[in-house]
Order: sequence, then C-alpha cells, then structure tokens
Amino acid sequence: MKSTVLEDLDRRGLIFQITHDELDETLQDSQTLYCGFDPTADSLHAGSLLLLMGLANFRRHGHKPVALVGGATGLIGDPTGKSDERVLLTDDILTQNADALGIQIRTILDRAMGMHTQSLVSTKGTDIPIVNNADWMKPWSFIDFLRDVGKHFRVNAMMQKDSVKSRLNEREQGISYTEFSYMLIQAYDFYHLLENEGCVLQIGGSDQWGNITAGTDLIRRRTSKSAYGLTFPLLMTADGKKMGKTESGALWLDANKTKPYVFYQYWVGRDDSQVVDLLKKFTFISVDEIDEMAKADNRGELQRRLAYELTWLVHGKDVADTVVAASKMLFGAPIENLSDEDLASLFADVPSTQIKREDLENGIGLLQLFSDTGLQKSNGAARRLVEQGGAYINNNRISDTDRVVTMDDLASESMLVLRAGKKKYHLISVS
RNA sequence: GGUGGGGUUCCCGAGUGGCCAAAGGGAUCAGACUGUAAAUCUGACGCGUAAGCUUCGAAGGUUCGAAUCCUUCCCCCACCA
Repeated sequence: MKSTVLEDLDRRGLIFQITHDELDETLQDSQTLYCGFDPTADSLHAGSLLLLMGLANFRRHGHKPVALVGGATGLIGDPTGKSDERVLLTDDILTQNADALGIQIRTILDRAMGMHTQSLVSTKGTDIPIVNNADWMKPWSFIDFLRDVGKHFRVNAMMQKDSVKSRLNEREQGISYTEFSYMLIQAYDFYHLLENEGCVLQIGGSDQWGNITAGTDLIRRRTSKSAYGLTFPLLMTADGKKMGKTESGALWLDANKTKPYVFYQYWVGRDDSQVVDLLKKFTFISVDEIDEMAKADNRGELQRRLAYELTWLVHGKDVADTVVAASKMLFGAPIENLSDEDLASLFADVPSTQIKREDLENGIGLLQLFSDTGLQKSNGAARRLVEQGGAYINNNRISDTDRVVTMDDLASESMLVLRAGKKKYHLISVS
C-alpha cells in the first residue's frame, strides 16, 4: 500500500527518483526528513520552491521536516551543475545568509500549513528545526575526518558521479580537491542528522541524486539503520529555461529583491501547456480539483490561480490579494481620478520610482523617464518603444517621442503609471 | 614543449583592406491577432534626435582607409610529445 504522502507526491508529479521502495512502508509512520539549502544568497529563489513544496507536503501529511542551511557546504561550493569553480564566500556572509534563509523557510512552511487544509492530518506544526552543518563540520580536524568519514568512500565510485565526471571531462576547468570533497560533507550531514535528529530521508532536486546516495551509502557502512533519498524532477519552462529564471535574473522569494507583483506576474505568464502541471506541483489544491478546473475553458484563469496561490504561499494572503487587485487595475481601463490612498496601498508591491516634485513641475521628457526607471535600458530603446506604440502613461498610449511628462499626467495626487509594452508597469510617485 | 586551427556585437555564426555598426539564425523587445497563453505575421535590436561616436581577445604598427595586413602578448581547441 502506498503511504499517503508518496501517493500524493506521485500524483503531483513531484517524484523523480527514490532510493529504495521500502521508503513507502517507513512513511506509514511519522518520520523526520530533511532538505539542504545553499546559502549562497540571502534569499531563496523560485528554483528552491519545489524543495519547499516537498517539505511542506511531507509536513502536511504529519512528517517532520528539518531544513539544513549549508554553512559548511557553502564554504566549499557544490560542484553539481556548475561548469566553473565556485567563488568562495566568507564566513560572515554565509552566516547572515543562513539566518535569512532560515526565517524564510520557516515562514513559508508555516504558511503552507494553513492553505487548503481540508482532509489533512494536522495543521498544527511545531517550529521547523533549522540546522547548520557548520556546527558539526567545523570541529572536525582534517585527519579525523579522513579517518572516520573519508575511509568509507571509494574514489572510484566518486568519480562515477555525474557531478564529478562532467567536470573531469572538461579539461580546461577540472575540479579542485575542495569541490571534490563536497560530496563527503553532504554525505556526512545525512549521517549526522540521522543520528542526531532521526532524519531517515533526504529530499532534493534531481541533480542532488549523487550527493544523496553518497549519504545513504555512508550510513549503510557505518550503521545498521536505513536511510532513504527522494528527488524531485528538474523543472524547465516551455522554452527550455530553468524554471524561475527571468531575463533580469533569478526570481527571488524575498519581497525586497523581487517585488511580489513581479513574482505574481511571472506565474501568470506561464504557458497553457504547463499550467496544469505547475498547479499540481506548486499548490496544495487537490489533484482532483485541479483536473476539474482544467476541464473548463477558462482563458488564463488557471495561470491566475497558480500565481495567486504561490504569491500567497511566499508573501502571505494579504500581499497576494493586493497584488491581484493591482493587476486587475493595471490591466484594465485607463487609470485616472484615483486617490493617493487607493493607489499607494494597491501598488505597494509594484516596482516604483520616486521623483522630485519640482522635476515633474518643470516637466520630464518621456524618453528620459523610461530610461530613468529602468523600464527601458537607454533613451534609444525608449524612443523605439514610443515609435512602435508600446509606451503608455496611465494606460493611454503615447506616440509622441518629444512628449513631456508634467503634473497634468498624475493619475492621483502624486502618482502616475508608466507602462512599456503589454505587461511591464512602473509606478512613479512624486515626493 | 612542438605543430595546426581559432578568439566577431546577448548566444551561435558569416565576413579576410573601403560597399561593415558588421550577413544569417536564435534569444530579446514592441505592434497586430488573442486570453497578461501558444502559434503566426510585421518591425526593432551598440550609444546618440542628428551630425557623429565607440565596437570585432589585448596592446602597438602599416595604410588615405583595417574586424580584415604586420608585431608582441593573453586565452581556447585539435593533434603530436
């Protein structure tokens, strides 16, 4: 019989590989599991969302997730999927990053417990333990580590791992001894967490398979306990890019790094061909319900639902509601005769720029304004935009390249909305 | 270490003295059609309103004129050792 979690994960298309089938049986009881996060930045980005969904799904089925932020592994750099040697980060930065990630992970996983709760075991969770492998890795002496851990690894086997093999084959880059050792540390983490936190399962992206199995192998050699690994599929967008990457870089989960509005819009913009799949993977709506929704011919409704659910999960319901309202406003009729109050709260999470009142009183060239806000990267680009009919003030198309923007253009007491093309908006407020 | 090939604008890739801001494709952006989707079609795509300015691994040189020729240097690839 399939355990309910695996059954659910499977129906959602979240399972890529599992180390042994007995995992199923083990998961009949409540278990502790963990997933590692890389503290290379002070925020997670959309690429980590799948992992969070994984942890959240387990938790919603009564299991206990632990999040590992790799202070130690971060110091070394995971060679997986990287063609270049990683730039090493300093201790301080990693600690700060790890702290920030911990808060983020907890917030999101707690929020996940409150969404679509019907038919779930329990929504009351205790705090997710956030552990840092620097705590148990740092005390090791090099010699001790080699004796106690290194001894259990065959270099022959390590060289077979894809992450290592690909780097060995690239003659010009190669792999440093440091990065080569990465796997040992991740393997030891698993061992440590099994012994100390009772983690019997490690989950991760499909690229982590080699590192995860290194852990289960180590555990088999050193103990008589069982440990399992489970990986998620790698998600690609319809045009073959990594999910969650935008032209301007990663899609961050931190509201200061990526505005919630932008985050929401990213998901609204997903292809029809993928949206059902994404709903299953990235929301807690039941699979049956999603299949039901998919039958209806509802023009973009699925994308909006996906975006709403995700924004809710990552930024909270209030923010999600505002962002939806802001989107409705922006994608609707001309924007005019509104009050600052309405606009300010509505557009709080939309990208914005402040300009000086006197500047606007004197008038600012439209092209200048477009390039100043970063909506266009140069005056020339802004000119082209206007010439091609893609420039709007308050949703009214402007075709005059010499147009000067003045106080008359304000939609409310102190704000106006600039738009490039069909969906890029930028709020200008006067201070 | 030796020999041969090569480094071109975001990517791939043409161009071997003026017609080159540099073919073609991809990506991207805008417009039309739509549903803030896809496909398709149209246009744009170094900076600049323009005159013009700055680009073709780096630095020098030859020339009225160089991405194209010469010198040195840096990096890559292939084969040999």
